[in-house]
Amino acid sequence: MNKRSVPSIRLVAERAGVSVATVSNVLNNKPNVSPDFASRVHLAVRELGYVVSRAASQMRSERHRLAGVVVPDLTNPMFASFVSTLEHVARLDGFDLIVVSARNNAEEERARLDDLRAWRPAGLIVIPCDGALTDRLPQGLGGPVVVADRIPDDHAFDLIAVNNGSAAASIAAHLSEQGFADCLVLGTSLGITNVRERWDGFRAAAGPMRAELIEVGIDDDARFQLLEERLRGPNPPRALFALDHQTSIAAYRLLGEVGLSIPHDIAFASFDEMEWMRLVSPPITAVRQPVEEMAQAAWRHLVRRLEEDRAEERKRDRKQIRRLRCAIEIRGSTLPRCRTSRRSETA
Amino acid sequence: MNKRSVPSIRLVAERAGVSVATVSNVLNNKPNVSPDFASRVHLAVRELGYVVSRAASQMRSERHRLAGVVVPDLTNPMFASFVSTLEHVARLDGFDLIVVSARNNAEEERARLDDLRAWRPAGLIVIPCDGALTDRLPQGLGGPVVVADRIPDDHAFDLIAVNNGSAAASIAAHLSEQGFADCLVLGTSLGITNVRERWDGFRAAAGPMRAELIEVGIDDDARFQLLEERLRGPNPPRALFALDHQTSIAAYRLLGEVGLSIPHDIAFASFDEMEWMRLVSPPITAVRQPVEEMAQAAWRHLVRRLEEDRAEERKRDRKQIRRLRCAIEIRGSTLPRCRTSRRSETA
DNA sequence: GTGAAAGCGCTAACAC
DNA sequence: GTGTTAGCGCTTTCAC
Repeated sequence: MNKRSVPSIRLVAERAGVSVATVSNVLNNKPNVSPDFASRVHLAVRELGYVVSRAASQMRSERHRLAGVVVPDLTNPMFASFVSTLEHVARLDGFDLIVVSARNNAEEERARLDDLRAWRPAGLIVIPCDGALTDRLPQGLGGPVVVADRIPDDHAFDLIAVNNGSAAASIAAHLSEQGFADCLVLGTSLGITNVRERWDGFRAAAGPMRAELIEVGIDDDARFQLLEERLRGPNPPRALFALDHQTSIAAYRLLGEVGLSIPHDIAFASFDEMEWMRLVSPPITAVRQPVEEMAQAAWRHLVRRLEEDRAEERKRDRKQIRRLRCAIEIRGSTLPRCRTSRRSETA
Repeated sequence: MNKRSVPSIRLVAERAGVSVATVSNVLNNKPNVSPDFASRVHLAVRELGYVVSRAASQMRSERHRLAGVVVPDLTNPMFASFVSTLEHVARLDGFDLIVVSARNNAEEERARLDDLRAWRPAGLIVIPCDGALTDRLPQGLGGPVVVADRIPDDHAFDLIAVNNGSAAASIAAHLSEQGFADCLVLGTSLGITNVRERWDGFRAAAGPMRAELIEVGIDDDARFQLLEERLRGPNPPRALFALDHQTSIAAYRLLGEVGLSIPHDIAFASFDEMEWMRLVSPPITAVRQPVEEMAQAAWRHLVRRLEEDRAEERKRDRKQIRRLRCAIEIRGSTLPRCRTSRRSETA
């Protein structure tokens, strides 16, 4: 009884009066095990509190149930929700997940991806920091990679993302329909594909409404200053549309500081919905991304790839892309005339 | 080149023209390796893109750097932040983390704790679902367990928690000082030690202010109805103090529905601070828990226990408890007379 | 059906 | 300093 007295398969075998092979067969639901032997093994397992060691089992067998997950930031509620859902569905398939956060840093992402190899994961699900994931992916990860949410610059990966363009277009159509003459759109950077798609979709559907963009960057005070000047200036926009959660928070706070009231002075809408947007008064019109659906789709996709690999099907050359629809939550922040709330979906 | 052509230590050894033992020694920074051999190994490692397999290495060596983390719910921003910090500091010590969520379900927590044994983690950090963690902890986890945030019913664990009583007392003192005649306190259940400590601390420091408690439960509509009746009734309280984040959100929304304005009709304060509390108008007075500090303290504690174990020091019989101070953010929601914001800390 | 034995990739003891 | 070797706990042939 060495090593903290954690029982091994040998101990189980001795106690059950069978060989280790039989114990292994029973525990892995192999056929050709007599009921008598099986129950003896199960009894011994229960008595000893035995659990198969993943380390040992994964080392020996080809298909081990372990997958890696990389997200840009665990403290972002959207990614936390993504991981939480992923963990749940993965467990249903008997998979364990090793989860790492890149802490919004491309270099750290590279390091984490590198470290992940030590686990020899069967596959990977990644929400990358930016579009240049390919440059950061180490050699020899040796398994399928599914990218979610953020869109890589190249087409080197299977991808699950949302339909940014049509969701942003819905907001544009709504604002236009409400009679707003112009709208200022706030995005971190057009260098991010998601932001670009949203801006393009918005502009295309703006109709007679004038659309203007400010790239505020990420935590870039200087650029954010531009927005403040614009809001305090002589001709502030009639509507504001922030293209991601981080920017929404910053913009919403700024509106309060500047003293513009929603929706009387200015309408406000957000891409990305968070709980507080329903709590404030008036509640905020927002695009709600199907995060959980995205996680489930990503997982199913990874599992399918794993099965293809096992079946030696070599259709791996063609990467698949799937786009999910967002929900549009119309609320008081974009309804100058009435305060009732409506709900619809993008086409 | 078997198995997806992931290189093994043997391949590295061949390429470097040394033995596997030397490769292992180099990679584990063992002394007694000549610089010449070391550099040859490093070169081969780089050329092959070799990474040590954790599975194989942990199986052979006694002290492997892997710890388990269990939280009640990853989508709760506080726990997400806890995990994120933990992951960061653990990595600095060369540890990987296997993270699981109990999804707010004690039975699932038990199952996840059981599954965790398969990893043979060196130690565990747990934020338990409720006080009865001891009943759910399987035998043979074989390593130190550090509990954080939620306080177990027994004293069977090392514990890192916050000073609930004095933080709640600070809020009571503040409200009393502001001249509120009475305050309604909202907690899920006094069965939860954290809630009980907060309520006790509040009551003890209420002074002349009348303090009343409603246990609203978790997602218990019937009990929440009591609160609504109380608010709509003839003598609504002058102040409201919600003892956790979930309850805060529900109560804040209810205040809006009932039509009581903050702080004119009623003051509002929350135990647990979230980002939106700074965004709403007026911003909300809140107790901010030192989540990151808690994660760091928990990690340091676990590492210390691991070292003690290795040194065979047997002071394990005495469990240690550490309480951290919360910050009190005084904001407009509890300042009927003026709107300026202040900040202080609990004693 | 069952068990003996090989071997996964690695570390630790020990021989040189 | 370096290499040889045993063996960690398990799965997987392959005899029987």
